Amino acid sequence: MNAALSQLQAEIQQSSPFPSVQEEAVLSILRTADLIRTAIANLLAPAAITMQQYNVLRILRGAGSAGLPTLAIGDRMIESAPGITRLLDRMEAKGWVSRERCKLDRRVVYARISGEGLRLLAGLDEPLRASTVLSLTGVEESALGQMIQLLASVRQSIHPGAAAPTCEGVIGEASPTKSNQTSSSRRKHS
Amino acid sequence: MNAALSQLQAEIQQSSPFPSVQEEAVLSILRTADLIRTAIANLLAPAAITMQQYNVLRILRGAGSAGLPTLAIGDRMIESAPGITRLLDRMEAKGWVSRERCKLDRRVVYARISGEGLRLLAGLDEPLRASTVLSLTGVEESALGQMIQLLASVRQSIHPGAAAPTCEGVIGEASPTKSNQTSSSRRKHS
DNA sequence: GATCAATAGTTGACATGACAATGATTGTTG
DNA sequence: CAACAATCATTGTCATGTCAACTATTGATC
Repeated sequence: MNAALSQLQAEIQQSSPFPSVQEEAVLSILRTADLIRTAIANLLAPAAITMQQYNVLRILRGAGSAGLPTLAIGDRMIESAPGITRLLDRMEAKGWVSRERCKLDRRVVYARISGEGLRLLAGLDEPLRASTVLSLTGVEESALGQMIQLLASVRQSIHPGAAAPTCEGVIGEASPTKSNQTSSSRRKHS
Repeated sequence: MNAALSQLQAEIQQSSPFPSVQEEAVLSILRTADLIRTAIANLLAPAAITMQQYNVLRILRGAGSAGLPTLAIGDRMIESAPGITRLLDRMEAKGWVSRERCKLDRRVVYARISGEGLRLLAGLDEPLRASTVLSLTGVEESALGQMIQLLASVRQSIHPGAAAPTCEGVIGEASPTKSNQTSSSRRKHS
């Protein structure tokens, strides 16, 4: 086994110039996503807001004045609950959101976007939409439509049966980390 | 695939419709990349290795027995130098790599993959290649080729003039971090 | 040959993300 | 109603990424 192993090692040290089309496609997606993420992060940086925080703000704006429980935000972002708590901590410290414990169920904490948060979003929406990241001049719309379909089929191929969670135009969502299951099935609340 | 597409559209339109095909395309890319990242992370998890560490190992394997200076690894991963140092710290602690100071230029530290690191990689290559993530059954190869080209044009549109570095089959590469050139001045070597 | 700038790498401080465990509250069941 | 389980949110701890500052070494300049 040692002989075979070292042979394998020697072989490996030279190999890996051109993998499969599949691998190249995966690399392309990852590389492009990174580029997009970086570009958006750069756009948001002047406002001292991260992509995750921006997403939370957009979700809360969508939720309206009623606000949203912490875990409900987590569901929409597919992000773990602890992350949301700390995200909200920092955003509350910056005055973008406010939190209030629910009176009916004192376990629940509602988060609401503040006027300042709304102003921040309002000032960011346009620059984002106008940037090269979201305008994508140079790529025809028909091509983009094609790509959207292709990416959908890629997702389907990777993880069949996983419906895309609702995200109201959220820019970058987190990953479910481990075997992603939709935990949004049991949401009753009153 | 039409099902997935219309589902995505339907879900999003109910809360807030996509303002543009461009934005939908960007979201699709981000969502797909996240799915891929999660899937790969799950594949690597049993080996207790992260994607970044896996990338470093592959880069070092490609570098051969000569090894590679720390910053050279950072260049290939487009990752900041401090991150590489600490990444190598943990990987050295696990016995996957070894480091040695260069005798000619004592500022330089060469990192080399160890036999254990090579064995780890060898055991990981096949599961990765066999997984749904990199096999992408269900998507025709011609479609993948199309998508690769489309993604390339998207990258071009976002960040013109930045030719993607080759990266020897690295699975997930980091982003150029902050503002496309903030720290690139340090990154000038030949 | 001493001084100074550039380079390679490291460390410190901080933000973030993940998993596990815990606290507080509510609902359920005997 | 008392004990228990479930739920929501939080905190603890660790891994990681980033920026800024630092050390050690090299090369260049006078």
